[in-house]
Amino acid sequence: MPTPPKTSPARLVEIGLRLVTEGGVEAVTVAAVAKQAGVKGPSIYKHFTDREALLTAIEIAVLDQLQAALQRAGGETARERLFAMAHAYRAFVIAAPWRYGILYRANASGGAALAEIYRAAIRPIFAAMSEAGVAEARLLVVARTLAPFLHGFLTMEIAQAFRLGGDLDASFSAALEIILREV
Amino acid sequence: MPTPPKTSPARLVEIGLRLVTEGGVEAVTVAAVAKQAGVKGPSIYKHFTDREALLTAIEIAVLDQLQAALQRAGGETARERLFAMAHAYRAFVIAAPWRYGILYRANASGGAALAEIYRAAIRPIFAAMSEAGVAEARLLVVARTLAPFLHGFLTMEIAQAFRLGGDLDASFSAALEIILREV
DNA sequence: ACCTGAACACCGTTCAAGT
DNA sequence: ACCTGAACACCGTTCAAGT
Repeated sequence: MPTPPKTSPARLVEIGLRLVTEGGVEAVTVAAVAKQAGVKGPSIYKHFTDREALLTAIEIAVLDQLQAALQRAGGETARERLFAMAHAYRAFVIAAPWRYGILYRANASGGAALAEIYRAAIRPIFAAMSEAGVAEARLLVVARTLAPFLHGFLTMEIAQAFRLGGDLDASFSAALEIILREV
Repeated sequence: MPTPPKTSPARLVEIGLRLVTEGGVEAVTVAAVAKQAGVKGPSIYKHFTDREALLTAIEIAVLDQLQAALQRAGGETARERLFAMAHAYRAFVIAAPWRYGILYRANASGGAALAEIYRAAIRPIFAAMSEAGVAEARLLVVARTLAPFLHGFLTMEIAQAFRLGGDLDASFSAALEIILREV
């Protein structure tokens, strides 16, 4: 006689999303997620094969949020929208630093499927780049300059690695001017 | 009656350095380090206050290696040396991807002292930048573009986040050209 | 079909006891 | 002064038993 489910993958991801936002990846414990879902630890394995699978699902949820944040960024021209998105990216990370830590983990298990979701998440930026007039032949190169810069800058800002003073907001904007000079 | 030490902080860092290089931060277990040092787990706490302190010591050792690698990079002109250092940075990470994972961790415990060591590690790059003719007023901005780019690019390359094909070596070089245009 | 308690191997850490 | 065994709380995971 089947017992009715007390929880669901979607609910567990929702809980995990809150946990990672509040305390980072380390706070996303099987036991902690289970407790908030009203079940015991082992029950999690009826919904995800292991903790890594759950983390990947949360990672995807965060990427969805990031994409939404980028799409909300507006601007008169494509160029203005492009810069607005870069600032939206930074605002997204600063607003919840812990949450960003679930992205780009060293032991990415998701493989190619996950890579496609990453691509989708930052697609708005590259669409704006294209519309702003970056030449077709330059798109990949500029993308591979801007994306690592954004990721690196925010990782370092979160880690409080910028300690030489100066206006960090101004540095960020000036860096964008360098990278997006051909826009 | 004091018992003679079987190990030392320096020896433990040496072991930790090997462990992180071979298996990443997760492999740097108190028990694993102790075992290779010929002592039991609890003995570690006579040399480091906790695992985090040991990790920070290993982190510093990795930064020393990075600095040495950068200093070995040669070039006729300051400009060539600057580009050579950027490529040396990349080669350093690619040669031992796991090792790089101990840097820029989210929960950096080292504080200001550690930040100074980070600064020292990449100082060769900024010295070359200065010699290559980057204006004094531009140094901080270009530094805060190049350093995040390098860190972000390598983090992403390690995580196999570049899946759009194309020549990654060429993309890296082209990105450097964009960022260092004023050199 | 899903949930549970019990169990396992592992983890970092503390502490009293040994030399 | 340093090392050790025992213990603790926690971790991810497995599995047989329950409904």
